Order: sequence, then structure tokens, then C-alpha cells
Amino acid sequence: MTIKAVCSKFNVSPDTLRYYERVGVIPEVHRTSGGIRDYTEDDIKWVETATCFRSAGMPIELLIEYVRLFREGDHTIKARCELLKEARDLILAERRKIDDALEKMDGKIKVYERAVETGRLEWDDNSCCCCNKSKE
Amino acid sequence: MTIKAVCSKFNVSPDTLRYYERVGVIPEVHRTSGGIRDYTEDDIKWVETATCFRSAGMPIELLIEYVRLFREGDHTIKARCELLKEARDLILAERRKIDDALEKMDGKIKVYERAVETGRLEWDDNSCCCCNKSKE
DNA sequence: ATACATCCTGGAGTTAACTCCAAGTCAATA
DNA sequence: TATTGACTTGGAGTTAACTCCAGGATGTAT
Repeated sequence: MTIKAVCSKFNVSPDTLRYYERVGVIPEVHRTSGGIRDYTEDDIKWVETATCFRSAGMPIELLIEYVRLFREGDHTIKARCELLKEARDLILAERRKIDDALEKMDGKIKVYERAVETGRLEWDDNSCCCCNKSKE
Repeated sequence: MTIKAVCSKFNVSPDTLRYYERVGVIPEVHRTSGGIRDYTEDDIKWVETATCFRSAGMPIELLIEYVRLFREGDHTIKARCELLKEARDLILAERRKIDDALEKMDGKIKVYERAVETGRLEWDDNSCCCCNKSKE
């Protein structure tokens, strides 16, 4: 599969894929005799994992470390397992932050939706943490 | 409240708070006669909102726009409401990506945990999307 | 009144993660 | 076989969001 096809499959740019390969976010991709990238099934699955984890905010550094361990062989299985658990904790923490923000946001949105009808903001101190009182 | 106290309350650096004020992520903070920042209740709530939304990955640009609208007065209530909804959609999309990644990660972790016991990786094609087969 | 810690500003520097570019190679078409 | 368009590399440039710094002002404890 050409780089272009992989790009549109995962919605990333060719530069990004080449960059991932260069810095080791994914292992080296299979090439044609002419030196042009020709992604195998496995290559594509690496890209899938990398783009998925990246879009969740997992730092590139961790992915590089994972690939490094993978290349070292089966004696790094435990280390890879630890790394994945560490990564999961990191992403769970992200989700907690997102949920906090969503709660705060929903409170504000409710106040604003009422305000759009009544014409005046009425902050409700315990449902919404709001700095943004309408000055009166 | 001094900048230092606000910093330790929200676990950010003084530089970050000054930066937020400078670029308009929060409105101007109250000062002592000498020109030193002395955060009021309201100032602190703005900081709370900003740090909360930022840590969920909401871009600074949106926060700046929100503050800009806020300063314009009550005729921007509808616009602010729209902006908040847009921000919520953005963050909900983030959460979906996170949930996708978590699912993929949990699949991998399960495989690795089994492998730590048995000594060999056994990928289960439909429970886990995995590029990282142990070569054999 | 003198240290000494803390604060101020404007501007430069840093980091992660791309993104762009020039100069050249490869492959499909006319 | 010549053209055209996609691909290659190494390296430089960009962007968001801080982070650091120099040189100076402020505030508090002795």
C-alpha cells in the first residue's frame, strides 16, 4: 500500500508518516526495490496503533520506547506490559481532566442558555463555578 | 491573594499566570498600589476556569475569544453560549479519541499480561488490533 | 535604613510534534 | 524516450504554549 493510501486511511500527512518512521514511532516500513515505501499489513497496523494512541494525547516518546523494546525481542515483554499500563494511567488521568472540564462547561452552558432566553445571566453558585458574572 | 498563592492553589507557574493575563486568557488582574498582582475572588475564579479548561486541552485561542466577548458586555451572551457549545463538542471529540485508545490499550495489556505468565504473546485478532506480533 | 525575598516588564528561548522545502529519484503514460 | 507526477532524503522552519532571563521596583524583617 502506498504512503498516500495509508495517509487517507488514517487521515494523516505523508510528512507525518515519514516523521514517525524516522524517529521510531513505528518500525521501518517495507520498501519497493526502488526504495519507495510499500506498507504491509503489519506496517499498517503499526500506523493504526500509533495514530490512535497519538490522537489520545499519548506522547511520542512513549511510543518510541515501546517500539525500541519491541525490537529488542521477547525478553522485553514484561517491560512493554509495564509501559502500556503506565500509558493507560496517563490517558485515564487525561480523561478525568476532560470530565471535570465538561462538568464545568455544562454548568456554564446551562446558565447561558437561560440567559439567551431571559436576557440576563444568573449564576448559580453551587451548580457552576463561574468567574464570569455579568457585572451590574 | 498573591500570585504565588494562586499558583500553588492551581498548580501552575507564575510565568504561566502572567502569560495568561498578557495574552487575554483571563481578564486583567487586580493590583496593589505598587503594581503587584493581588488576585480577587473573581480573578481566582477566572484562573480556575482557565486552568481547568486548558488541562482538558481546550485551545488558548478559544479562551481568549471568550474573554474578549465577555468584555464586550451582555450583548455577546448568545455568542458566548455558542462558543461554549463549540468548545464542548471539541472536548467531547477528544474524549471519544481517548476512549478508542483506551479500548485498544486494554486489549494489548490483556495480551501482554497473559504473555508475562506464559512467556509468549498470543494476539487475538478480534479483541485487539495489534501490529506487534512476536515474530516467529 | 538596609538587606533580602518577591514581584514587575518586555522580550528572547524552549519543547513537542509536526510541516515545509530543495534537489534529486522512480514509475506510469503518451 | 520524454514528460509528468508521486516519491525520496536531510535539514530547516513553524506553531502552540509555555518558560526563562535581565534589569529594575516593591515589601517586609531586622
